[in-house]
Amino acid sequence: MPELPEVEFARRCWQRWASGRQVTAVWAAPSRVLRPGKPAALGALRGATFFRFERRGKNLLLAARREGALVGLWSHLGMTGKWLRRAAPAPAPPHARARLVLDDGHALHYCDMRLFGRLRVVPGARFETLPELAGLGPDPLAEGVDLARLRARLAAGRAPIKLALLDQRLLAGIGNIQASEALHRAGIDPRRRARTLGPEEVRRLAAGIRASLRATLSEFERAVGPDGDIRYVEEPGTANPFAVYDRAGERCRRCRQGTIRRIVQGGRSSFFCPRCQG
DNA sequence: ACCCGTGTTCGCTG
DNA sequence: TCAGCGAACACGGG
Repeated sequence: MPELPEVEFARRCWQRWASGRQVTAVWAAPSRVLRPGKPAALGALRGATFFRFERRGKNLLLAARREGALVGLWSHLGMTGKWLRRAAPAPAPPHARARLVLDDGHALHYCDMRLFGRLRVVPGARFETLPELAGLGPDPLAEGVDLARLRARLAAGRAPIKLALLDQRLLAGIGNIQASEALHRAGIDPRRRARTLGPEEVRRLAAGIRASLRATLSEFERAVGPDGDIRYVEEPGTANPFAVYDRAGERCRRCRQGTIRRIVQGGRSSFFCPRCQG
């Protein structure tokens, strides 16, 4: 599921679902999802009341209080992770790996088919101590994009710009889809070396990043399913909301003349229009 | 059977 | 020391 827009959507769901709610029970399957790997670790959340819901890049930072002490929950959704809300007695959704039962009679299920996502209880809700957050770049939605910093970092990069954008130390939250989408909006070829971008192109790129993230987020707000989960790209009946991603062979929606190409960079697909992305 | 997949981390190399 | 790159992780779907 998740790049920045999906994680931001999950954050808003969490806020709606859990604000002021107390955890009455917890459960976790033995799996790699818990970090460190003992299911009992979730027990520290029992009796705690959630009150703060933040996001940095693709990381969810959820804070709760119990008897005056803080406790946090860090959640990274990996490739296929999502949080789903069900009535507490209802059966768990497919691929459920952990859950928190709340005092309003609902359960929040963490579901993850491929098990690349991770959960971690954070004592004192001191998220700044998390190794997973160390070195993260600024969040392009929450903090905006610092053009001078972006220019300086890109000027030092020899990698193709598409791969540079996937480095979470540059900007936190851009993934494989958003990188292609942002470069398309900016009219920049994904194969260009980062250091060859001129100041005007970096400015267009920053604008493209913000615009693409916002557009995708608003798509999600519109595409809410019956249980508050996102009906995503691959789900039947959901149209691909992106301009180039997974559109190889189609006419470019930007210049209306080129044909979208798929190439492989760093072992992953990139999509672009050879005609309008110079 | 084979290839593909919205992410991160590890180990190797130059 | 470090940027860059491929492999690994795990489990489906086409």
